[in-house]
Amino acid sequence: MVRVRIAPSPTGSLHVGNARTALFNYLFARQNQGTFIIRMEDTDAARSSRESETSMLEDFQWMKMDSDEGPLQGGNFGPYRQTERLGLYSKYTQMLLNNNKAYPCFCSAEHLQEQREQKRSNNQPYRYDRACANLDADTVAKRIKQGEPYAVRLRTPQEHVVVHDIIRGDIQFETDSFRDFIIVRPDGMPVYNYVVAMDDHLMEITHVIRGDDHISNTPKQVLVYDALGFTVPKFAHIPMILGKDHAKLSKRHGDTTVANFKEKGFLQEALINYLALLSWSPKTEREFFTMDELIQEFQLESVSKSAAVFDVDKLKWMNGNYIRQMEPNEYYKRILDFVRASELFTNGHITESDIANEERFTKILLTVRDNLETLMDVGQYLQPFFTMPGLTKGINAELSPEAKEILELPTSKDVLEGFLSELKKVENEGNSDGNHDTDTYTDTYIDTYIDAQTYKGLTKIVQKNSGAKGKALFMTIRVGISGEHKGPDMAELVSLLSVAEMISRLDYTIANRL
RNA sequence: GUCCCCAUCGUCUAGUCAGGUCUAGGACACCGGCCUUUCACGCCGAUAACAGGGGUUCGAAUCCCCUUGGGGGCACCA
Repeated sequence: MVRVRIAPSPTGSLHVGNARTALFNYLFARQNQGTFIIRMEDTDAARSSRESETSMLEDFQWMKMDSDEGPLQGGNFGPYRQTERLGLYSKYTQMLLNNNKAYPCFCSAEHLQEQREQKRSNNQPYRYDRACANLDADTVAKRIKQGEPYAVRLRTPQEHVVVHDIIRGDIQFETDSFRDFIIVRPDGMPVYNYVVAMDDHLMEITHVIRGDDHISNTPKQVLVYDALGFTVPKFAHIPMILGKDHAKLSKRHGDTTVANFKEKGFLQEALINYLALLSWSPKTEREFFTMDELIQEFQLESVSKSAAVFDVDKLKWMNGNYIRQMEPNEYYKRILDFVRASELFTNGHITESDIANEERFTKILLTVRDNLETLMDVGQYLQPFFTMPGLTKGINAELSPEAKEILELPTSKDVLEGFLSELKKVENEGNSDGNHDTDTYTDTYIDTYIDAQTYKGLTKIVQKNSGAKGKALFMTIRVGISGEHKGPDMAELVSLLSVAEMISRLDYTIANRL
């Protein structure tokens, strides 16, 4: 039975590095019908917080890495917060003390610190001098009775220890550099390398899959397992994720938390897929995988040994692909939050009633979809459907050089005025045609729209009257209506804009921009 | 300083364990073209790497050694 765990410190948001480690654990657990456990290493009171824990758990949920045991749902091996486990350890410490596998050390922190600094300034490696290793039992008992503070040190008689790693093979360490390391501080607080070993054992963890920054901790943990008579779990140290500068990915590299990516409009599917491909790859050249497919394909043994640089560009590319492949309904559902978060919405250019007009709004959303790399991108592409720069305040009114150039063409005035008068004709016809709601005699104004075919017809007329054709014709209309030299397909844009709206935009352009 | 890990295009990687089929394959980005009277999408194409030096071998990206480079640890932090 496979049991794995992810053990983050709740000291901030879930980092993509941790997310990737969690993912490998998760995939390994699921493909082996194993158990995926979340354990909070929250003993650093100064930096840990419950809020952070909550947000991390939310991030795991968002990533669709559901845990089988953890601080929220509990389980048979709890508690799942280290601070709540503190009571479990003392009996093991007592046992080690009784067995003489550990001993009290009365050396003061200051004294040890001094020694360390001295060695360092001489460029010599520091080793504990084992001053308290062989005190006789009576002295020890007496000093303890007198209330003298002491730490507990683990005896490390072996000269070297071998760590068996699934990814890296056997790694040998000399114990010399950390001989007789401290396992419990004078205040009774057990030290990390001691606690993880016990926690992992008590939780019956079978495979410890974690970042390779833990490699040099591992021999200490192995020594703890041995001293306690516990069986050593299997280890798999996976490579770090690096930033562009090839240093360990951290906050100073910008967006590095799962929450960051979620906010920016990255899809959970894309993030998972991308993360899975850092330091791991399938045998085939396939790059797109759902979580279920990853569970099938993932091979812990084939995880690479070298670190990977996090490349947002590739993530964006992948994300764009996922956006385009989504079911339209799903797409609509998931993008709405980003529409409402956009400046167009907060500035009132897009309103709830625009969104409520589901048929039109869906069409608009679908026409901009190909442009998106992230869901957050919608805002910038939605603009032409709801406002024209300059027409309303708040959006920069400056025309791009390309757009200006187009309006400077000799035929521009004729084209715009011609198109405007054609639209006005349509609007008048529309009114007499009964496009208004004649049944109920309400005052509700119903917008008139033209379809793509009508639009084509109108451009023909304008072409004939103005003599402009090709770019001079179509691009002029585009700039006249949208204020931009690029944007959505004209036939689609025009069919999604009310005639009245186009008329007012053209009026503005003719009056202010020619 | 010391210990440990790592080393193929700018980036993610295949190939390394079982040496020849590798004039090193794919993907992202970049550049060029096609499609599109715009942008994007899509399609096609180009540039681009075995860190260096020694071995072993008929033959090395692949095995061995050294050097160099990068990363991580060396706490009474986790």
